[in-house]
Amino acid sequence: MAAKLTDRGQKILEAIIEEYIATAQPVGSKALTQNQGIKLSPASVRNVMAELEELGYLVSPHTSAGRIPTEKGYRFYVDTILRVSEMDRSQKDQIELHYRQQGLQMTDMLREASRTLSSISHYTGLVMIPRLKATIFRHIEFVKLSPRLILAVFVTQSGLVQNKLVEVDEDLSPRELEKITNYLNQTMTGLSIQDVRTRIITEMAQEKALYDQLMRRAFTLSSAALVDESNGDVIIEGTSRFLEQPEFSDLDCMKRIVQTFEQKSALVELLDRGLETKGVQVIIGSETEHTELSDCSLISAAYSGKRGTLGTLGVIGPNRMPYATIIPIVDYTASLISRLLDKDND
Amino acid sequence: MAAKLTDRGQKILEAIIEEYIATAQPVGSKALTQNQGIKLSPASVRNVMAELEELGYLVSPHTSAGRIPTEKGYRFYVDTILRVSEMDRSQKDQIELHYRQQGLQMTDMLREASRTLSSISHYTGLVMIPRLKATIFRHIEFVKLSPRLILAVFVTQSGLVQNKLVEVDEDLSPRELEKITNYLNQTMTGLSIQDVRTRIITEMAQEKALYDQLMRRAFTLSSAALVDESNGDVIIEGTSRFLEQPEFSDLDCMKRIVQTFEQKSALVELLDRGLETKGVQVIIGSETEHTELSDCSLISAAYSGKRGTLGTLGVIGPNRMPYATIIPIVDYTASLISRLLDKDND
DNA sequence: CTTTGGCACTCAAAGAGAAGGAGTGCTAAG
DNA sequence: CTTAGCACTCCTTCTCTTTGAGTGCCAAAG
Repeated sequence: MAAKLTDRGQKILEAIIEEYIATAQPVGSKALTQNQGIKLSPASVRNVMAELEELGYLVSPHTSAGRIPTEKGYRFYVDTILRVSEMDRSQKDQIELHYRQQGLQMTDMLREASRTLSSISHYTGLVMIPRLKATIFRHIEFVKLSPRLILAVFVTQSGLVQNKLVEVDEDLSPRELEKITNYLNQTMTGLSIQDVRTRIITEMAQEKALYDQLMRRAFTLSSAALVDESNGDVIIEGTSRFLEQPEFSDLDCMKRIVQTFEQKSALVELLDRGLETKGVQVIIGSETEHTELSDCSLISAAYSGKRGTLGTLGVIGPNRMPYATIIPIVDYTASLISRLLDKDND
Repeated sequence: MAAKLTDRGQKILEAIIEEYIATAQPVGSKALTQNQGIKLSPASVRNVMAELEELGYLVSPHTSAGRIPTEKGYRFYVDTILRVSEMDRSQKDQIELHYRQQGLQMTDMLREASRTLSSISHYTGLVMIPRLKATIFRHIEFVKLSPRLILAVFVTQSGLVQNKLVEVDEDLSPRELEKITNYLNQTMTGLSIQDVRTRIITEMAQEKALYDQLMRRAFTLSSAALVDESNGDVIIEGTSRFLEQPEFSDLDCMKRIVQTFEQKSALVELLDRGLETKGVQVIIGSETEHTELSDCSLISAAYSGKRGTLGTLGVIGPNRMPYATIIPIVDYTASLISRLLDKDND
């Protein structure tokens, strides 16, 4: 049956959710009427609440308690009721304050972003580090550490620096290394890593490479250097915020969540989902499709460099999160990071 | 008064501590007599326990409970009672198994060490990343990213790679950069960073540098690249292990500990203390001198590269930790890491 | 002088009611 | 459609009691 929801129903649902977000206590009819904005008697409110429960937006933990929102309730609240306001200047300034330090490398900046997200939202901050393959080649450099060991330093357009040790079969002279470096930097700059890889493969297959030993080495070396074995990495800051939430006072449940965080893979998967989404994405409770995170919600947004999306960042907390204040924070942080990444690398 | 402790007293203290470590419950006289090894009646044991309490090695939470060890008790146990056994081959193999992957960079290896410490000990693993100034200069390389922005890549003898963005006032030509690179690598290789810094300062003061613009730039660039603004960093793995400990079931206490971990500075300080110690160091409870960690104990050991100590690693948990099993684990891990760091970089 | 059994005592933890109260659903009147 | 009234539910809190593990001390045995 199509969920019919009157205007009044929405108003009351909104009030209940906001009250519950603020207090973490089941909301009763009386408490609502004391709230301004609702000019009805408790009895009328009760009728509406019964309807809302019928429709699946609310549940009561037991007969003599108030109601709490269901996931469906939060979902409806986020999708249709909530109107996110622009942040005012002073709030923006407060966020920007954290990025004043200059000369930060990308990773440091992303770590700072995660920390800031956590400290401003009072929940846990997450920032996904860009996948290598999505980034643009800018520069590669080889440092010979010992006859068989070469350090490849690789910089992406957005300023991500990646180091990688490569073991080689043959001793390469400094001159050869330099030639290889120059060749790669001239040919590959501006291509995405994905493109660089395919290019390497095709060129290696060509006859030219078969006979030119130097070229062959160049390709072997660079393909080894550009292998992306990391399956995504996330910077998590403020895990301890979770311990402040009354809904996780159960130690066992808490433990499972923290373990899931430590493993990171679930978070990577969640953040990945936001890569193609425009604007802020909200994942609520069981929508995470991870049982351990079924009481957690994630608010995330993608950030980008000059050329396309680099990664996502966001805030994770209990379902009962002040979406109205956090969504703009995440949104603004994502755009701020995008801006900073652009500026830093011209 | 000098603490007189009979042989029998020690035996019983040992049994109590080990029982308490295993069960996390106050130990009564009866439980002890059922334990093998002690051939006394409960009443006699009680007498001894009363003495041990008098001497400050035990306390009872309340009249009708058993006794639990005090910090002094743990300290005595660790210092004089405990005889750590060598690990057998199979245990060593189990640890080494985690380091099979080749071609790991130092930081990745240290992260793996922290993870392994945690998973084998069932407590939280800590690894301190080497301080820059303590390490030996091996190689430096400058990558020009834009006219005013240079990426300095700097490798230490032990294989630590450090990237740093340096903003410069003047545009340096690739040739100049190369010259600078060559000069630095020839002059500085093998010196400690501390030495490199003093050398840069003295040379800059010399007349030669005043007139040779290239030299001046070389020094400016390298001193900027070698600034060590990090005040020590620690890799923490397995924070969730803390949630398993019954002594931290109080959420508030738990929260403060996790926060302290997130801040890291206290841990850095604790790990630093072990830098000059030979062998395994144990810090118990209030010896940490951090109120938040006053119920935590740290077992740590220093690891080193070819030339002297690089850092420390260890395990942190509640006072009630199985020291007998963890001390050898930490000890062996430290020596294993030292060995791996030596091998990797010849 | 040490060891041990006996015994009274203590005190936290666990359980059982009992009281209190917040909130509901329903009904009937406005 | 709204609202006051009322019976009902059932969680929460409190107190009181019981239970039992463990102690300390004493006197007797080794």
